[in-house]
Amino acid sequence: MSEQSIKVQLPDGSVREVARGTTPFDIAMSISPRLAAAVVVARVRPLAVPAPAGETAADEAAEAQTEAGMYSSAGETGERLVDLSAPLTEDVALELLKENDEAALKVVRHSAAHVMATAILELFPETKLGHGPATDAGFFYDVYRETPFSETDLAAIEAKMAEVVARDEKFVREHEPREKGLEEYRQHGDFMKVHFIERFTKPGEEISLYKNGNFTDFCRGPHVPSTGRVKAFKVTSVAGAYWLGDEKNQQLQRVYGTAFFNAKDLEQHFKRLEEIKARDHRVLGKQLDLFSIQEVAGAGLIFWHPKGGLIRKTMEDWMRDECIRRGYEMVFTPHIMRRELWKISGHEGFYSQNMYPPMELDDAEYRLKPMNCPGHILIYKNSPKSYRDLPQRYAELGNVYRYERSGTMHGLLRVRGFTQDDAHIFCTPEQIESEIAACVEFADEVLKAFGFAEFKVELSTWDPKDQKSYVGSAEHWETAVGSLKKVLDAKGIPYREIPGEAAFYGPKIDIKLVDVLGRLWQLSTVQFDFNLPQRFELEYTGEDGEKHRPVMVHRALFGSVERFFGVLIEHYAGAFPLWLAPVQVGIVPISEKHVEYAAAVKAKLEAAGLRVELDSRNEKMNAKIREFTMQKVPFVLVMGDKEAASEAVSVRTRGKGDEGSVPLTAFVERAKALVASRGTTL
RNA sequence: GCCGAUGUAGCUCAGCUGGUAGAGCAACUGAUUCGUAAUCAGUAGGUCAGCGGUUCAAAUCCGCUCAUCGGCUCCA
Repeated sequence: MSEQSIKVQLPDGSVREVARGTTPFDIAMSISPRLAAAVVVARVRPLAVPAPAGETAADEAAEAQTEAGMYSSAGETGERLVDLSAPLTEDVALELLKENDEAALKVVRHSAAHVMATAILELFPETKLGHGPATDAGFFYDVYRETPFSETDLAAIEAKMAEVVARDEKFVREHEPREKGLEEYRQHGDFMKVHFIERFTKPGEEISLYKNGNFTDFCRGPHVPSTGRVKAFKVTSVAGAYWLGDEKNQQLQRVYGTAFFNAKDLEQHFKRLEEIKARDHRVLGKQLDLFSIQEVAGAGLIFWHPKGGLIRKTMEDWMRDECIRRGYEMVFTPHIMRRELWKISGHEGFYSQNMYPPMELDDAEYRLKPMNCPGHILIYKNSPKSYRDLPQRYAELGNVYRYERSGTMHGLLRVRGFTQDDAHIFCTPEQIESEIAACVEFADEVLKAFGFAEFKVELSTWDPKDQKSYVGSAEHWETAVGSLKKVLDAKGIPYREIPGEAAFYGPKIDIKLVDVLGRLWQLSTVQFDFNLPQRFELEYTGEDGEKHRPVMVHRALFGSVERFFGVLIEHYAGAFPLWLAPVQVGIVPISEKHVEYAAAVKAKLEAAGLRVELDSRNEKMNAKIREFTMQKVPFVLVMGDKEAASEAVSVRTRGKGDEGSVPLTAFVERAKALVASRGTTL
């Protein structure tokens, strides 16, 4: 092999020897011009580096960096995306990414962000650019401009983008000395670009710039070959965003857009958004009359209507039974407690911002509880405990109130008053791992029982650099994190460790569930606490007759009953499984003369423990069926002369339609069995 | 909390550049008595989110407050 040639390995394993400086585009062309036209970007991996052993942290690091605004970076394998026009200078494994590849889509979106920036600067030259990364749903560009962009401005930007795309300007990568770039950006008052160059490059380095037409942007790339390759896009919205994510900083305008390989995918995307909207628990909550939030009462406070209340009762009954079955004891603790208590617990110091201000009662100050733990601790402390009593597992469906800033509330998912299915386990250090393991198993069962099959686990640990936000010694934190890890490892549960996300009193295992649309929701949490036992000087008498300090596990599995319910609504799109459905059976008498028989059927179904609604209004049968259907009632029973004569019902099953007449007793058995099995399909 | 948008009947929404509020569905009344997603007719229903201002006149223009929505930040 000569100095002038390099080896390029293609995905099929074949190796080509080409001249040094050959571009991925050249190689695509040499394979087929059709391929060259379809390729978006190239992925290369130096052959000098051994192949990766599967998915690694490098992917996530690269991901995080892309999110942070800079572009695809080399992981530890050296694998990276490059422009099709980038000359290859070493032996590489080369992959040509076409329009069916996730990574290629991100590149298209990133290029779309440049196209948008081009358009914005042409229309509003005074605008200063921040960063413009691709996201999971599209892209955005953070920009600074005195006047906010209006709807009309967004439309104009989108129209201008179409022009930029039509011009089909080549994306050209250029390099220039860092100092030169800095100087130019400084002169233009581009404070954000100056910041990025200073942060992402080192003195003496060259910086990379991407140009298309008259537009230049400091950017790592890669990009699609030309603006014409951004074929399907839309500017969607604009919102405020803080410079560098810090609310003390300048507020920027974040212009959002999305882009796809083709118009069909774009259309599909908006269809999906509509689908999500139709599942929105706030919309369904209204349509199905499940809950409300009322302006006179205040933001973030939930009113559970009868039907929502019934579902809640079903959820809670299930939870209580399961807790008791697993050796928990149900307790109840007050909603307001004296301020002193919150001082002892550390909430005054570490959680005050989330608590409502104290209220004066007689000569004392009281505060509304944001957590249930201190209450449970007082119960523990109320009588001496022996090692024989441990573990003590106290469970409560406790109502807590937390102050949330006004712009943060969101239906049932982010509220100011909510109910935690909270429990605190007091145990010996030897018991801690089995208790945590049992909690993780319990959480798994809860999610499965409610129809969630998939979830992701995160281990939130402290940030040793930010010790003022946490209580306890480094040693404590290490042992606590160690035991959580040990449990997860022993169970073979994959998890992601996230430093800086722990509660102030200890590390935690968070379980995020994935709903039918693939969205992630934070619900269950299992937390280790070595702090509160110490603060409250909890003790138990050991086998040795000496006093020992118990350790404590906090755990909430629904997390918040409100949030869990919200997620449940969206997961099922309001079509709850039979055991949860507030109305399980709707009865439709065909005409008024069948109401008597219908009432008798209703009585029998209710006697069998089913929740039934009889529509005896003077309405047409079809109208009644329609209403039950729209209310997503699992079973609608239609009955006329035929049914009345033979003690039968005509069954209409949600999602299936008319299933014909069956004997009433047969239907009762079917429904009862389905409720008992908590089946999710009818 | 911050940026932007929005707030009209129970619900979904219309109401142009200021001239004093409208539809469909729901509700109620009556007729109809019906075989698997809307029978017909009539009646009633609104402090136009709240407060203040400009004006001869405000749902409409301005200010403040509250709430909601999309984000940011923060979080169960």
